[in-house]
Amino acid sequence: MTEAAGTADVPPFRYTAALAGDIELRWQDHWDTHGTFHAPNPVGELADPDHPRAGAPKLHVQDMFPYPSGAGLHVGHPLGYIGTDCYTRYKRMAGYNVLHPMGFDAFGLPAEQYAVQTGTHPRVSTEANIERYREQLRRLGLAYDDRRSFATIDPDYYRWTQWIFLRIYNAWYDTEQGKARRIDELIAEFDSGVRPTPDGRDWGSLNPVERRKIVDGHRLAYVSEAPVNWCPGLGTVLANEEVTAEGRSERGNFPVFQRNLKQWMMRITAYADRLVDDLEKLDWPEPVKLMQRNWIGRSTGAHIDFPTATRPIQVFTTRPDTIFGATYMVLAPEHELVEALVPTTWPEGTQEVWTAGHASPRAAVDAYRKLAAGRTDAERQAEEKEKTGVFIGAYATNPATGQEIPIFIADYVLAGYGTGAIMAVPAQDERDWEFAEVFDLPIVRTVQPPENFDGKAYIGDGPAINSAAPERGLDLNGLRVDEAKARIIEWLEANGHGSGAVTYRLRDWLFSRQRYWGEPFPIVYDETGMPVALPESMLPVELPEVDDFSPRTFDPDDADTDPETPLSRAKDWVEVELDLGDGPKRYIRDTNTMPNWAGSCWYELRYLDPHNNERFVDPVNERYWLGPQFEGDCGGVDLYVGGVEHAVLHLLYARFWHKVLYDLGYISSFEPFRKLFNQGYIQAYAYRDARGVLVEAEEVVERDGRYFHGATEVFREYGKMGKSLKNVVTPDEMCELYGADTFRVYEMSMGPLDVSRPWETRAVIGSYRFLQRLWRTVIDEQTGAVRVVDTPADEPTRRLLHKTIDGVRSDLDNLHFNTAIAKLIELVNHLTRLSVTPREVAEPLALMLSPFAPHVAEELWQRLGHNGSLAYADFPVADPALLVAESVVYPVQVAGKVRARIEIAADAPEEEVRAAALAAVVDQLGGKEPRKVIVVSGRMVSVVP
RNA sequence: GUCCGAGUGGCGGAAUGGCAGACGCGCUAGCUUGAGGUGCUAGUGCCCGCGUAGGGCAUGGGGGUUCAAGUCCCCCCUCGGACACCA
Repeated sequence: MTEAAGTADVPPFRYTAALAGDIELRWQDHWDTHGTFHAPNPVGELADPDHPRAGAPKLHVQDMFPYPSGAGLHVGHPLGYIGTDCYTRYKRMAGYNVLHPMGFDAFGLPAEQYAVQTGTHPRVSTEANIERYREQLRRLGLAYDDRRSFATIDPDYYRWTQWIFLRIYNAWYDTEQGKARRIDELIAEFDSGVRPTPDGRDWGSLNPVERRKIVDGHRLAYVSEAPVNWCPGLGTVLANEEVTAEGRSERGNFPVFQRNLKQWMMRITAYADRLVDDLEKLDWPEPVKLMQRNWIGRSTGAHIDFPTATRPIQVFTTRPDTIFGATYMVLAPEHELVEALVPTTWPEGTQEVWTAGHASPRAAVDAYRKLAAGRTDAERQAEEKEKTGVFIGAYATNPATGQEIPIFIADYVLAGYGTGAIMAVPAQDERDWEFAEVFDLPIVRTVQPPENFDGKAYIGDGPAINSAAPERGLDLNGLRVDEAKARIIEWLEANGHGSGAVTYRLRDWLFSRQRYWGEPFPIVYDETGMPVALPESMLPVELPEVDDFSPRTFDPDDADTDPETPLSRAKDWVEVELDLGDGPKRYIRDTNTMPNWAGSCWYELRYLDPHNNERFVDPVNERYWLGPQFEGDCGGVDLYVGGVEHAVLHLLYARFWHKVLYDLGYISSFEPFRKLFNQGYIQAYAYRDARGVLVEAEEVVERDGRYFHGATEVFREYGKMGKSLKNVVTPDEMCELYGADTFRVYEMSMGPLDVSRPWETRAVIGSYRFLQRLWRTVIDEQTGAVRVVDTPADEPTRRLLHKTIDGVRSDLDNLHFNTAIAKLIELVNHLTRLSVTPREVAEPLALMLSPFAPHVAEELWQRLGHNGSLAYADFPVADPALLVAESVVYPVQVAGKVRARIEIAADAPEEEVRAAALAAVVDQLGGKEPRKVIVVSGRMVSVVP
């Protein structure tokens, strides 16, 4: 089938896949040899004052870098890369100094698992995969500055990942200044007595270990004994985000247990407010911003103390204004105060329904706790939200009303959110209302619902009612919700009942994994068992060689096991003698590795100065490429393109690291990615026979809307492209069949970049024909001669050219590649109808084509008589005079339907247009005067009969 | 259940409130070719109509605003994604 190009009747100089292949390889070599896409830095090794774009306005465009899997690329992977390539090629021609780098996110589990299975070192398989990715990407003609390419597994790179970890470790968050500061400054404050110790003891009286404990407790990276998600089946702990709603591991679907284990944590919660607030500065898709906001889950309200017989119960509420409607309280079943509060007998007058039939509060509480603990989240869901709970036999005092209100435990209150306790206000909360109905509890409205309101709980705004306690100096009646909130918080604070407060859903980031294939921590433990940071001179801490790459895994159901990491088995590496300033001593290395996210948390910075051995990035280079562009600007990458699956985790973690580095004064931008664009996915059809067995998608044929694989009927599904689904199409096949340029044009013309769509190999031919047709307008297929003439273009051709230039420019500016290509096709289709092609059209056409099909564009540009690459040629600019038409065809509507058309001079006065339009539809009006005539200048005329 | 996104020809998709269906695939007819097709030309939303005359209907469904609605507003349906009682 690929032999077609060789058959006799194909003209010798036609643009075929074979010719495309020649052209493409030749130009790729040319770009490499000439360093065409090198972008100059202002300073350092990559500075180049003679570069055509030195000193020009900068543009940093970055793709989310790939994890190089063993399967190689399929046609879906490069969609975003081709998009950014088109955009950057255009912007380079439009005068920008464009930085467009590519690297590899190369630490990760697949290589480790492959190593476990085959014994191949993860570095060996990963480097082979990277090499293959590089070849595949190079074949597509992507214009990267290859001097800036790196992989996160390069010791030169992860040396700086470790270095940044140490900067975070050696930092604390100063809530007064609202930023991270160096840990030395904290120690100095303790030393000088400016800052009291957390428990009030005198700093000078503390021994070194006590002091270190206090300091360690402030660090942004810290070791915690806090509960973690321990997954024995995987032999590692997991971040909350890696655990499913059913309490199982996202990968492997093993049970996950809450255990207290010593783990590295990052204090991302210190940045919660800034991570929310700075979203305002970002040009990101709204849904992604919303996901981040929801993930952080900031809610503002108040902490309120409800006195009890023992200690008061603290609740968090977003609606302190409704406190007069708080008729009962609910604690999470696990709440620590429950033990202290439960009495031996039911109090006088306890309702039957509150006790669940138990003889004593103790029995009721124990039974309910057992029930709640034994149910998975999935089971709780299945219950259709029917509220359950039990009275614990104790009362609390509502500080506003002074009334005694019963205390319940119920699993709709979560131990891990807020304080694990709520004041229940059934009139203004749906869940509380449902609970109150089940347990026959009083409902007091404290916000007046609108007259037509017929629901139960009313959560909207309105004047407060039933909300006064004059004897306590409190009256909220008549106030709107916001005013009432402010008033009650004032009162709570003045009377010692509580204070305004903010809570977050976001938790600190679990940062250590019991894995081999990741960055080792630059940390050792001394004889006290406390962590000690290694000095910069000892970086990088390289991974030791080991025989077994997997953590020890356990019976998936045995929660009572402890992690045993691959690094811990490298005894010679773990136990070291080091001189850390106080003479040689023995230390134990940390045997965890960093999570996969670490390498992608700062790579936008390393691209700027990839070979710098002194710093992770030179500040001058950082300021040039990422710095703020105006007062208050956050700075950052000008365009960051990748899939929406990274909406929360990667993007949140990278923002966090970037902000820490900003606070510590290393960089001038306080956001990593100024503008984010989520490209869609290329999806594919898969086919199964009646037994459910997948068949090769390529071999399926369609007949009358049904699908057949040989003689058997198969059934179509739509979804991902993947080897296991037998529907993979690779870019290599497409390059072989059509050439890289055709492939690029096809991917860009499939639809808007941000929308997912199915791959259809048979449609690629359309893009191939387009390039063939375009080639033919410039090159004679029979002789190979350039068939372009120097005579001027005729007026309609010239006008079409300028309209195309104008449209293509604005489409490119907005990443609307599909419509830009459609406009180029229209121009080419017009040229094919001419007997010759004027140079004044052929040259701008080649330039406009070059972002999409750079190789064939370079070839045509050269054959049109230019030397070297067009990469820095000026992108065509439309002549505004030629964009204005001389005459306009107005459709004339009568009663909303087009009944006639009139052609009239573009500058005809409105009266003239109106008269001509009325004359054209005089038949339609039946001699009557129209009621109204609307003339939209340059657009249309609408007549209302 | 909640939140977000999307529904336009046989298919992928165009369309600052202003002629719905640009451009491409496919399909039909013709040209070219020994044959084939990844070449070329023309046609192609649906319905009525002999039609290159003319007309009607069409952007998931139903209302509304407007001279004019795929586009704006309200209600509903379907599909895709995210989240899991967040006080």
